[in-house]
Amino acid sequence: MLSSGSMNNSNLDVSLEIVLFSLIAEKLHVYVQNCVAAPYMGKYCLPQGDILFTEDNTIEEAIMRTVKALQFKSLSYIEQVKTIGGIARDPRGWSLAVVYYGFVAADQVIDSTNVKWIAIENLQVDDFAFDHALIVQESHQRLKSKALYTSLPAFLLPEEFTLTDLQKAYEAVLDCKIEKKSFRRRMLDAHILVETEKVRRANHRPAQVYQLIDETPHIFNRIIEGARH
Amino acid sequence: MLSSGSMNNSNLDVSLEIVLFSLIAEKLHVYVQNCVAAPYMGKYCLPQGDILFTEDNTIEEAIMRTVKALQFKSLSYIEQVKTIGGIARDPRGWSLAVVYYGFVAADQVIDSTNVKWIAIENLQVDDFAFDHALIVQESHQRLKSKALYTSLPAFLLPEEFTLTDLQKAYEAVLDCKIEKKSFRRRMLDAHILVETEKVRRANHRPAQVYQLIDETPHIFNRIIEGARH
DNA sequence: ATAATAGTGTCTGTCAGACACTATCGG
DNA sequence: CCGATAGTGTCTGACAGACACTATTAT
Repeated sequence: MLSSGSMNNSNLDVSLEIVLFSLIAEKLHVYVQNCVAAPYMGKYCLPQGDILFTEDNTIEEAIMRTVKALQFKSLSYIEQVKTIGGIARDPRGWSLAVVYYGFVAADQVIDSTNVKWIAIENLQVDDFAFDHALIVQESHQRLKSKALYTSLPAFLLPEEFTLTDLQKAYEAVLDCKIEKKSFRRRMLDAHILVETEKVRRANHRPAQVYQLIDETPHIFNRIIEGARH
Repeated sequence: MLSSGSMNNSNLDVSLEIVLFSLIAEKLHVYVQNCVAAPYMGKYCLPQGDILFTEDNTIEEAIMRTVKALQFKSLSYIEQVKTIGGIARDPRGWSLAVVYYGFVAADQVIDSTNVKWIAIENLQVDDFAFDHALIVQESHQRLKSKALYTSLPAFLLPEEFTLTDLQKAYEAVLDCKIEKKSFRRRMLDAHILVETEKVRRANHRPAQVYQLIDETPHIFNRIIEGARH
């Protein structure tokens, strides 16, 4: 910038780290790749991206391009978590990473043995390269915090879902049971859902199918209190 | 990082942008510098920093060093807001800025004509260089959001304060009146304050002086609802 | 009928808003 | 006494938790 010399020594490699969440079998999962080089060969690695100055006008564009390159078509939510930088996070020296998390549908990519969906509850810190376990944890923590007072977990679901689906999504994110009646009251009173004309049938009472009205999360006035205990 | 080549083209100048808030005369102010070079000469500029790879082990260390260099001794709070990057934000091309906001006491630095405290309510977008008006607005928005459900505005105050001081701090941040009784009940019921043995005297009933118990903001279960209207 | 899940009725507790009220100082 | 600010009493309303209850399907 103009007030400081542009030839300072702050030139360094900037990477984008992407934490992709998806619901699989009612559990929250994270997308990881296998590291293919020493010293972290065999460890899990988050998908990474770079900024291409000739292609990307903003960081967000670089993120979208990178997610698209991973062949995920449905990115229903994306958010910057934080930027981490330091001398200790990569053995080769100073590095800087801009971290985003996002939601995708997991069933769209059945790739090689080099990628994998890991259930959050099975996440082992030692399985990850660099500080990627920490990055996943911080992203998950941000997601949990927002789930307490927003409709964010609804964006993990397909377009059409039942209230039970939605409750299961919250429970997967927050890793705790939620009381059914107050949950349904909260969601219905907020006027963030529309009934569709569909019901989902099984060997029990059919469930009303809903869709989200808004494309961004709703903010509630109160948190889900039971989830803090 | 290892999974991608380290000689990609993501090398660029990374700057730190710092939004310093302070309460002056019960109004929220922002610290700005005068730009000294074209094309933004005469415009306001946020204090900036650079990462020194030989000195700073993390971004946070670079931020702390930069704030210290501005001669602020009391940094009572600091938080990363976001990282902005793009081709359009600086006329010279792609740039990337990691934005932090923090709280300082304004009375510690009486500098040259090159720095100034501007009241948030008088902030003119056109007075700022680059995208710095936007950066201030986003930081202020983050602060406002957090003020709705945390004790963050308390960190704008000196160590000892009255409940009226605290309410004024909230009102300065949120730019709206808060109902006295519910505000006091909220603060006292949260057990985040200790009474000191002092009272503040004037030509009216003396006010009890309090201190914060914790060094980090408290999170309330509900927001200040009146402030959303 | 039964199992299974969808969905409701209703009581209690917490806490925010409103606003009138009382308390205590200096002068 | 008065003016000023500190601080309280108390009602109402919104909404979360708890939990027992009813409803509707497939088999």
